[in-house]
Amino acid sequence: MILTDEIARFIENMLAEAGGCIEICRNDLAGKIGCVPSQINYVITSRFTPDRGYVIESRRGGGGYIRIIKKQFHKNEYLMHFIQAVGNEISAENAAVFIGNLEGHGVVTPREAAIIAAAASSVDTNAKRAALLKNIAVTLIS
Amino acid sequence: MILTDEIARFIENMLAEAGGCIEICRNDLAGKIGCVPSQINYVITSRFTPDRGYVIESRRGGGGYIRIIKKQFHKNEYLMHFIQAVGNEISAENAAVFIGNLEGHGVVTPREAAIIAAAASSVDTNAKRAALLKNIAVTLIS
DNA sequence: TCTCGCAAAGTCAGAGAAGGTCAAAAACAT
DNA sequence: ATGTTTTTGACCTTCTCTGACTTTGCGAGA
Repeated sequence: MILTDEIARFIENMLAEAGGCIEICRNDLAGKIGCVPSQINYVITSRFTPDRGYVIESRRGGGGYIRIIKKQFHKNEYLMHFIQAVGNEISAENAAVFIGNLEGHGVVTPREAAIIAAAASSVDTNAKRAALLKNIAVTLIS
Repeated sequence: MILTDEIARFIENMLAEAGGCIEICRNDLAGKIGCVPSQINYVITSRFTPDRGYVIESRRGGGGYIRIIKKQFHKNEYLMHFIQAVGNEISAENAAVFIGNLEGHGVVTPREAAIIAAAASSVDTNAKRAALLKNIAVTLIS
C-alpha cells in the first residue's frame, strides 16, 4: 500500500466516523503516519478535490488547522432543480437530455443513467414519464 | 510456445486463482517472465480486450499498477433468468423481491436497486411494470 | 498598541518510480 | 511476395515523495 493511499484512507475513515467534516493538524497527522508534512498537502490536492465533492479550509499560524468537508449539497440541489424542471410532463426526447445532464453533473453514473433512460422509455405518456423521473430523483437525494 | 501466449496464459492463471480480478506491477511481471515491460502492454492490448470481456485500469507513478478484470458473465446469465422470471406481469410486491435479488447477486449496486425500485413503483399496471423491468435488465447486459 | 518571534500551513521544484506510446525490425503466415 | 503479428527499445507522461523556502497568524513583551 502506497503512502498516499494510506493517508487518503486514513482521512476517509476519519471523515466517515465524524460524519463528513474533520479538522486536522497537518504536522500531527504527518507525525502519526510518519511522513513529511507537505505530503498531507499533496494527498489533499490530489485526492480531496472540489470536483470529487470536498471542500478544504485552513488556517496557518499557532493553532492552525486543515478542515476537510465532504460536500453533498450541490448534488441534492441539482436533483431539486431536476425535479422542478421535469414538471408534470416530459417528452422522451427531453427526458434523454435531462438524464444526460444528470450524468454530466456527476449525480448519477453512466450505468445508472442507462438504467434511468431505459425506465423512462418504458412508459407511454409524458405525464407518467415525468412522475417516474421524479420518483427516481427523490430516491437519489442523500 | 510464443512469448505473448506464455504471458497471456500466466495472466489467465492469475485471474483464475484470484477469482477474476488482479493487480499487477508491469515491471515486476516483465522481470518474472523475462521480457521487456512494454511487451506486457502488447499482450494486454492484443489479448485482454473489452470485446473479449476484460476491463483494464491502471495508474502510473510510484506504486503504479495495471488492474485486469474479467467481466462476470454469470451476471448476464442472472439477468436472462430475471427477464424470464418477470414474465408479462409482475406485482409491485414481487418486483420489490426481484429487485432485492438482483442486488443480492451483485448484479446491481444498492443505489441502482433503489433507482429501479423507484421506477417500478411509478407505473400503474403489472404489465407495464414487467415491461419496464425487462427494459432495464436488457440495458444491464454487458 | 506595536513589534518580534515562534508555530503553524503553503508552495514549488527536483528526483525518482512507475506505466504508456510508437516506430522499426524480426518473425511468421498465406 | 505480401501482409500480419511479435518483439524490442527509446522516449513520453503521469504520479509520488521530499525538503528547502515562503507566508500567515497568534501571543508575549516592550
